[in-house]
Amino acid sequence: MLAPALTEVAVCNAIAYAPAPHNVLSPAFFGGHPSLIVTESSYQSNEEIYGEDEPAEYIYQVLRGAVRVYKLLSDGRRQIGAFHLAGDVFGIETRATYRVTAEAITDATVRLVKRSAVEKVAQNDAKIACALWAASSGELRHAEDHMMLLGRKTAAERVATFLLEMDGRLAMSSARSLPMCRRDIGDYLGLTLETVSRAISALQAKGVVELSGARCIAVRKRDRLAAIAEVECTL
Amino acid sequence: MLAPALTEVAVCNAIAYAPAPHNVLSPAFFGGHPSLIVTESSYQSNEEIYGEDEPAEYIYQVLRGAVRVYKLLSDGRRQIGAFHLAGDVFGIETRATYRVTAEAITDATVRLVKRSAVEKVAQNDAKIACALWAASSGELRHAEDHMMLLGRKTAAERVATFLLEMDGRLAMSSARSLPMCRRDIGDYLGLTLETVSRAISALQAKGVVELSGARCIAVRKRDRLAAIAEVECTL
DNA sequence: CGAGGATTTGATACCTGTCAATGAAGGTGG
DNA sequence: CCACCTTCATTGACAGGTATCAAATCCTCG
Repeated sequence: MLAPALTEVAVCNAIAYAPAPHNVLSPAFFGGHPSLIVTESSYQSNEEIYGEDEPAEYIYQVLRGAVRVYKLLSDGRRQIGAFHLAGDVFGIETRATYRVTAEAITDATVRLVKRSAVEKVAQNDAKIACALWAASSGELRHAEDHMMLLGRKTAAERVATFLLEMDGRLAMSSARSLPMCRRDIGDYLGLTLETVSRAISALQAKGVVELSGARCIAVRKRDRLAAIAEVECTL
Repeated sequence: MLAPALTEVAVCNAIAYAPAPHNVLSPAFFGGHPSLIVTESSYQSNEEIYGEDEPAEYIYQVLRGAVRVYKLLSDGRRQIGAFHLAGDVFGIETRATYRVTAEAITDATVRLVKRSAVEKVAQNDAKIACALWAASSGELRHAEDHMMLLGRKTAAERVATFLLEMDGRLAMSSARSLPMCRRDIGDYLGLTLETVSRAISALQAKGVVELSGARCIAVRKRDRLAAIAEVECTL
């Protein structure tokens, strides 16, 4: 992959963006340290941001749009590990290469900082290092939940869980409709797009959700949806 | 859960253990800082070490034996996120509570350090903070691979992947047989124990592996096994 | 308005789960 | 030392959930 085309350059401190705080990541290192150069870049829908096993050169934060990160098998089977929405930080690595491929789902704008610069700062600033640790740990918490979903939940439970997750996160980023198609949802949930579609139709038939267009899904009975999602037992 | 019964107490620097280096975690913070009190504790087979959503009081390292970490659904479905063998560090958290339950698979001995002490050190020592970050990042890399397995691989591929993983890790810890039962393997791979058993029998019938007792599985044709495992496409 | 992709829905196949029975292994006590 | 018991593992028969293949409809965008 080529270096992303930069559309704007600015010193970190000058950035006034204040994206909604997000569940997983607290990006203290974006906007927290004077020696970090922060730039911006935009991608079209379905454009690759970085590829699996490429050198991990940058750390990213979504400003606008949505991003999917995934792994592929040799025959094309795809597993999407996470969706990243406005405010989310992604691409944090401790090894030389990215673990996954990242692509823009919609047209998207991201902020980025050089990973080498962040690493240099982290080695002397424990606060920054802890923020990076917290970010990776947050991603790990999500992955742990998602392994439960992929390994043990039924199709109906997976889709209900997904709709609850997106309902919460999209509300936060003030988006009103899903950025991803049924195939993306299927590849996130370990299902086919047909099974996802059928499960959503079933929820609609029960009056649990209401669709106004395939991408715009309103939750009508959140408690019913949560019950179907089989929320993890906390004993 | 009650506080673990401590069997031995020693100041960090006095500890001379040198467990085999492991794939995921570099335990630099065990034995690297004079202010950290390291203790030891032993657990019997199937004994709980800590529970999901309990306050995360300690960080652990396996000295002997094996540990499973898992989440449960309310109806008892279980997803094992990882197995930890001699040398592995587990229980690292940035939030107040553990994300998963940890149990001894076999009789096991662990080292532990107070999480609050580690955290205090990490906030002033960027080296330690980076080591913790690297540990979480390593777990995340494993989780990302495992999501691929759970979401998109067939039963035969999952079992082949598992046998390759264990072959590598057990060789490192000089163990000759699997510490976990078929049910544990199933709950790790998102399968039933019967499906695991059938897949192993099929591999045996093809001469890819050879069993001398259910827990002792020798890889005969590693390349065949790797081909079946559908190793991730690196493009 | 037309074209192509996205979504829904239906029919059918197949992989894996479920239920059940048998066999092997390991631990305990007579 | 052996018999018994319990747990673990294997194997078989069958059912069911999800994938696959196919077609119709909807929607978006040029």
